[in-house]
Amino acid sequence: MKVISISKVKDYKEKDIQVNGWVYSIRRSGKIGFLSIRDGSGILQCIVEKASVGDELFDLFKSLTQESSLTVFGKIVENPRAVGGYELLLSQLKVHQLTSNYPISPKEHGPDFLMNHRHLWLRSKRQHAILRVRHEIVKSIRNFFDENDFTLVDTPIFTPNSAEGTSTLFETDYFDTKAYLCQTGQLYGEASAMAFGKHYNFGPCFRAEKSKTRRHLTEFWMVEPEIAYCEIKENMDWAEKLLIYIVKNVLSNKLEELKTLGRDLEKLKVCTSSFPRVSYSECIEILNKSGNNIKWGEDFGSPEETFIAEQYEKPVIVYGFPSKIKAFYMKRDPENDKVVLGMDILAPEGYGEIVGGSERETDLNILLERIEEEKLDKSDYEWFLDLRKFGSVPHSGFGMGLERVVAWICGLSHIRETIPFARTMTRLNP
RNA sequence: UCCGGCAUAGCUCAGUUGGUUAGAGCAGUGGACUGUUAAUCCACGUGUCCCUGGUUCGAGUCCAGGUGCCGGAGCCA
Repeated sequence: MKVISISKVKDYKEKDIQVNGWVYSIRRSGKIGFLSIRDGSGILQCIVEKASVGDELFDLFKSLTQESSLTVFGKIVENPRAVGGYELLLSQLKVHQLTSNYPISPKEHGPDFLMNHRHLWLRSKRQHAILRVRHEIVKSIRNFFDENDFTLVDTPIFTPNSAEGTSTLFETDYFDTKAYLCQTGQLYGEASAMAFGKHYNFGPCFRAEKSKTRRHLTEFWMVEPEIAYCEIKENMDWAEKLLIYIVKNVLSNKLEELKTLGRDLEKLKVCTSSFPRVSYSECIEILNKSGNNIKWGEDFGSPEETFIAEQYEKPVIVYGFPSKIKAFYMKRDPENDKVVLGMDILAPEGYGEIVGGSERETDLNILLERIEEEKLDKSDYEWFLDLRKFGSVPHSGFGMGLERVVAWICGLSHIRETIPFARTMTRLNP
């Protein structure tokens, strides 16, 4: 008998097939039983009629428990009463393992309990849907860059120093010296952009900051394109195009999952055309007009950032930040050296900063000055400064935090559900 | 690091002004039911009330310290 996956059930109407999976739920009403099984591709309701399967098989069915592994055999039929419109009339059943005391019941549980059972929680419908959306987003990112002639060049995870000299890094023993887990691949991305023109890297980043909020992980995934001969405006265009591409793909390929998550689709649909762009100075005006007290030159706090994002129903691109509050490698605006050619994209609905990028400083002497100002060790940056000696060109790039994008698109209240096994300040297990 | 909150059954929680025998729902087990969707109905069980110390005739409840967790600030994707 042919083994099929549940997602393909509608192609096997009136055919006898076999499905391998796990018990999702069991309901019984006298001499008819309803056995829902999942196989990772979907959920299928199987009908077990005592009159047609006999006492022995019906008793076997009655002994089944949640998450027991099994193979079911039977005929696929159309039935509007079944979720999904199809069900299986069970004729035979093979149990691989009878599970007992599965800890996650279909009722509510607290977040700590669920995170302690993350290895099992992944089987639940909602978590399954989130990770399928994550998959679609990752696939979209790779396709987007591939279709636009970017080259994937992987950047190292062990690094000898801090790239920006700001974030707290995880330190690890590296033979007779220290190494740090990367917090960004950007500086290496710049080297790659000078070799490949259009570069991107996509992998895990690590930040040892003691942030305990719904927006922070200590290990998260970031995609970072870096483009030679690209100025800040084009950089914004790329970020905008990427986000629109992602939203469109998720809307067309993961609609069922978004429905499972109860996502308001209208809020995503408006995000499929160009985003508003507003300067830092304009933001300061908007903030002060509405009662927030913030002086030009100060960095936005979380409440200010949220306020700005709330003014728009789409992601908003904020640009032109004061140079003092931004990293050493960002290029000064040639028309106003108090600001840098940097930009952030704030997601709507309070999801915070999802993209941060800039045009990069190309002038060797300005970079040397900035490295000194930030009290960074120049010797760590010799190779990076070489890029400004041998064919320096205008170039730009940005980093996009995968998990924050997943949280926003899925409409989740917490980032810990956006990654299979979250790492936070207080969680290293499972 | 700072601020705030929480900790009681396998899970989610209630527990009055400090009062004698600590509860409910769910899950689990057995039974009834041929169309259930977190089914319904009947019956059955479970406690280091986070830990240590204190106040008190008496502490799940009040006080102090500790531990764990939660999310907010800062910082950031």
